[in-house]
Amino acid sequence: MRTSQYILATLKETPSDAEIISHQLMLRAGMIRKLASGLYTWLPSGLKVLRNVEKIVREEMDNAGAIEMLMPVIQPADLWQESGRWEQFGPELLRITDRNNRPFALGPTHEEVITDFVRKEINSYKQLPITLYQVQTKVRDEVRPRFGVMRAREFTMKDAYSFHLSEECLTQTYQRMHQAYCNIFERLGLDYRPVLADTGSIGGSLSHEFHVLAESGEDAIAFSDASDYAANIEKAEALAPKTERAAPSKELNSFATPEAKTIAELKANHGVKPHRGVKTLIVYGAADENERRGLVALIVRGDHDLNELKAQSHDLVHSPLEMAKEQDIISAIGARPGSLGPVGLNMPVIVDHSAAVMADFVAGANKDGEHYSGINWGRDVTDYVVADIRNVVEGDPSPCGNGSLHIKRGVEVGHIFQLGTKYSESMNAGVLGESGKNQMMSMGCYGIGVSRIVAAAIEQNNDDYGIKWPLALAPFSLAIVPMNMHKSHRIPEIANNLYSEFKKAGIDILFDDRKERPGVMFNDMELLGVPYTLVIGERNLDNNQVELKNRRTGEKRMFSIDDAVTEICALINSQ
RNA sequence: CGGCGAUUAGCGCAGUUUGGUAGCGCACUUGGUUUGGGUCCAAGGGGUCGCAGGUUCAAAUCCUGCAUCGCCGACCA
Repeated sequence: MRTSQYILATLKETPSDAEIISHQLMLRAGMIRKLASGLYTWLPSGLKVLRNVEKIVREEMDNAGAIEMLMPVIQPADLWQESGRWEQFGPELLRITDRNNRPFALGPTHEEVITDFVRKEINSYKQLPITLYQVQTKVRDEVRPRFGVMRAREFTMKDAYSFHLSEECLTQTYQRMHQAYCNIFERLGLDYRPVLADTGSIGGSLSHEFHVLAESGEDAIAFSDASDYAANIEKAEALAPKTERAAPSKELNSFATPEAKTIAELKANHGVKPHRGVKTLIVYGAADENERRGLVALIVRGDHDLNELKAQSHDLVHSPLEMAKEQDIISAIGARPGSLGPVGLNMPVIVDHSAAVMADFVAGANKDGEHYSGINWGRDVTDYVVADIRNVVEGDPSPCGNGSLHIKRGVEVGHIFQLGTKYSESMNAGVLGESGKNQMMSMGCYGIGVSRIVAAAIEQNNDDYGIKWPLALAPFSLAIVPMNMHKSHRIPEIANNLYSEFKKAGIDILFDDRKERPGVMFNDMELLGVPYTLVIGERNLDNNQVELKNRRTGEKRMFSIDDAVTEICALINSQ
C-alpha cells in the first residue's frame, strides 16, 4: 500500500474525550472514528488489526475442532421470551419492531438462536458433541459506553457454543476451549491470565475469564504468588483467619463523634485506625413468604470492602443486592448511616470472618453522632452469623492453600462457561440418546471480545511515540520511508523496486510516498506502530545500503540493497 | 438512572463574567523556501457558535426548555 493512496488519518492532537491510552492512540493512529457514543467506524488500519486478531482466533478455534457459521444480528423476540431473557436481560437488550410491528432484538449474544438451530438440526446423540462458532457483530445498549472500543455498544465478538450428551463430555470440550484460548492469547503476544470467574445470572457450574493485565482494566483479579490460583476478585474466597479472637480487655464505652461519619473521618478526628473498627452496611433482606423485605446488617472490618456478589448469595440477603434507602434505615434504627454498628441492632447481622475475630473494636452506636469503643462479640452482640462477605486484599492467604494473594487489574477479553442444561431445558433442546429416549443436551459457551483485544493489546504495547504492534497484529509488517524522494533520481527507483519486491514476497508493506519531511514520516509510522521501517536515503545509498529500524527495540541494522529483500523477509517470516 | 462538566471550522481551544454580529494553533488548498526526526514565509477555502423558544434596537454571550457528548457513581450474560 502507498500512503498517497491510503487513508492514514493520523492526528497530532489527542481528541479531548479519549481517556485511556488505547483509545487515544486508536484515534491518533487513524484506526477508528466515533460515530456516536459507543459506536465506532473502523478505518483501514484499524480494520487490518481487527482482521489479524480474527485470523488467529479462527485458526485456533478450527484447530480445536470448532466449526464456523454465521447467525443473524436481528433475532425474533419469541426466542428470547422462550428462554425467559426477554424480561431478564433488561434495557441492555436493544429492541426493535419491524414494519408489521413484530418485536425483535439486536443480538447481544446468541444462546437462543444457536439452541433453536441445534434443536432443529441435531436429532441424534451420534451427531454430538459439536462445537459451533461465529465471528460477528454484537449489540448491547450499554448503560455507559466508555474507553472507545473497550466498552462499545456495537462490537466484534467470537462466540462459540458446544453441545453434549453428558457433563463429562462438556468438561472435556471446556478444557479444550480453555487450551485454545491460551493458544490464542499466546499467539497474540499478550500478558494474560485465565481466572476463576463468577457464573453470574447466566448460570452453570464452572466459568473462567481471560484477562489481559493492564492498569486501565475494569476488573480486579487476585492471584497466588505460589501457585496458578487466579480468580476475579468477585469470586476470590477470603479465608477465615486462623487466629482466635482475643478475650475482651475493655468495657463498652460510648463517645461523641458528631463530625465522624466515615471510617476516614473516625481516623482523622478520633485516631481510630481503620482495622480497629468495623463498617456496618444495611441492605435489604431476602423476601419472606409475603414478599416483604426486611433489613439486614453486613459488617466488615473498617479497612475492608464489601463483596456484593458474596453478600447477595447469602440466604438472608436479597438478590440482587440493594443498599437500604436512608429513610428505611432511619425508621428501623433511629440513626443515620455514619453512626451505625452491631450493638443492639434489631435485625439479622452478618459478620465477615475478619471482623468476627476482632476484640475491643469501634463501631457506631446506632445513635447519631455517637460511637462505641471496646465492643466485643459474644458479650455485647450475641445474635449474629459469620460469613465471607468481603473482597480479598493484597497479602491475604490464597484460597488454594499456597502462598498469598496479589491483586492486579485486568481487561476481560474472554469468558468461558459451562452452561449445563439451562438453555436446552427452557427451549426444549434434546436429542435421541442411545436408548432411544429423548435427552437434554448440555451446553458450553465461549466468548472472545475481538475488538476489545485490539484495544487491550495497545494498552500493553505503547510508548511515548505511539503503538508498538507485535508482528502478528500489526496493520503492516514493514514500512518503506524514503528520505526526500522527490529530490533524488535514484531513491524513487530503488524505493519502488524494493516496494514491489516485498509485495511479491507477500510482505504486508506500507510505502510512504508522500512528499513529506522525514520527521513527519517517522512519526506517523511510529504512531501507527509498524514493527519495521526501512529507511532509504542518499547517505547510505552511497555505500549501497539501506537501514532497517525495529519499532519495539529501537535497534537499527544496515542491509546491502541487493540482499535487503531476502534477508528482511527471512527476518519477518522467522517470527 | 443519580451527581458534575462540556457543546464555537475536520482536530485542539480562546471569546461568554461586562450583549455590538467570530478568532487562534494544527489540518486542508496554492506559491515559494527548507530537507535523515512533526521547516519557515505568504496568500486562500472552510463556522446559520448543539437545537428550540424567550429578553433586547442588537445574542456565541443573558433567561427557559430540550438534545448530544464526556467524567464519577450505580449497573453490567
